Amino acid sequence: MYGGSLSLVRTSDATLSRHCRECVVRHLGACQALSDKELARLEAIARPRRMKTGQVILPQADKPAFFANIISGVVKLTQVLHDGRQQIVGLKFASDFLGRFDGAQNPCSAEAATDVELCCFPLGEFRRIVQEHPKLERLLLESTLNELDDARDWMVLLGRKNAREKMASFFEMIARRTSNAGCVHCEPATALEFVLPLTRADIADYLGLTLETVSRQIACFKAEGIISMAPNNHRHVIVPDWHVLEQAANPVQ
Amino acid sequence: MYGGSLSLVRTSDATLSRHCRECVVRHLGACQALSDKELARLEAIARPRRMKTGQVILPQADKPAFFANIISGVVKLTQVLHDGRQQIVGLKFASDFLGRFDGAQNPCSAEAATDVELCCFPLGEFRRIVQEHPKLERLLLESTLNELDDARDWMVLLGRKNAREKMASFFEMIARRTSNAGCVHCEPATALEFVLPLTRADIADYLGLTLETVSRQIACFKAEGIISMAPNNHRHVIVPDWHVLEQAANPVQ
DNA sequence: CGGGTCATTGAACCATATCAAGTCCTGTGG
DNA sequence: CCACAGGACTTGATATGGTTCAATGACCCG
Repeated sequence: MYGGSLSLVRTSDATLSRHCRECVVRHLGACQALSDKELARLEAIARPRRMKTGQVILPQADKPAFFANIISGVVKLTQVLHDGRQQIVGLKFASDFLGRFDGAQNPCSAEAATDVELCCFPLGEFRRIVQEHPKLERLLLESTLNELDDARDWMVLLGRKNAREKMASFFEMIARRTSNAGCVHCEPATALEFVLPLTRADIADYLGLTLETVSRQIACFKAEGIISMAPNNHRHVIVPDWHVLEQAANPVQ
Repeated sequence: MYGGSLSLVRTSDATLSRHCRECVVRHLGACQALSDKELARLEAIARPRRMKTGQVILPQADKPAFFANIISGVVKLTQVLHDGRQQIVGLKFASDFLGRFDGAQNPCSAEAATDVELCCFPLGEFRRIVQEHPKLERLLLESTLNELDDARDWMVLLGRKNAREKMASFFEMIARRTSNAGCVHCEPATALEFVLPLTRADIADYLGLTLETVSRQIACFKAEGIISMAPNNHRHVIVPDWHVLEQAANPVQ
């Protein structure tokens, strides 16, 4: 079992910590503070669950049935307007928490963006354990504060960045969350590669753009040499120079 | 003292509960669960503080010196890009909490949008009290979860709504937070009025628009009769029919 | 009265949306 | 192995909502 996280499903190292444990669970750093006894309590109620790409994990406006920890895969949190316009308001990766443990109804729908492995805790029992373990509650609070910071950073992107900056920022974020980029414990690689976990349409819904604009920006980055893509694969991105990408995401002046 | 909130500064009823106590402190409903003893602990360390419009309360990237409760006025949370583009990522009203109590550095700058009265708690002492009182920690967690929901709703607005819908949604939000609109305990008024707490430039920074576009949308709403404004006052808005405004904010189809 | 801030209004421009083909990849069934 | 269908993606042409630049107006305060 992976000691520091709440992920109680046995997984291969390849899934959770291919490059750097610290990076994958960075949002749960404090998690390592949980005692063996506390982890055992959680382990007792944990139930593994697999979802296929596109499946709805938690529907909007429903009272959630469980609280979960993501073992592998990517989950998108989406909200829709009456006329069908859609916005992705958050992405959840391996080691992230999923769901509202306070029993309130889900403010947005959670959908599997890729195939997903979950570790689910029945809500009633989870809440009881939280009440008995202030350390766990503190952990949830810290994680919620981090989510809030991320949400606000994304508001700046949605409100004030142009298509080029949005696209570059998205690449940066995906690289940071799914490869070892930005990890203080790893070599500061200037080149790196990663796999996009979303379709062009999903990327557009996350960035407040249309899928055509996303496609054009990617074409533009390829033409400039900021990225290249593996042949016959629209998902595999190679970034030869990380600093150039950062420049595109946050231009000076 | 107002029993249910953490606002320990003596204020007139006119400030905190002119129309409906439930509305003004709705985000702190659970606050009323705090015992007299707990409130007394907080009261002992509370320090009142006044800020003028435009003053920076908590600078971005600083370790905050205090945690606060807003007694009156409106505070804007802002983030800036390198080239000066600005985005307001949150507005805080009377009874809202202000600052990060966990000692992390402020992710954004907090600035007085109007004259503001605060009730400040020195951070070290506040954290000690929080650790001793799980009920208070639970309260902070609930409040953070609500902030996160609000932030995500705003992401939908920034990413997917057009200027007209943004403007109407903004009016709705201000009405809800500063008048009795939407309060279940009050008469469901169809007409209502409120005062805008922000300049046109601030509204633009909150909606991801330019101030010219904001001005034009307001002119448009006036022409359509969706709103009218008091003479010689760019801040005082009158909404003759609430439902028409709602329609503009969330059009069907 | 004059200077400053805040707001309105107009005209031109442009970044992105929209509409419309067309291509590439994948899986399926003959 | 090929034909075909469907989904994901790309590319082009055109339209437009919102920005940008610029001028003007209204109010406040010393």
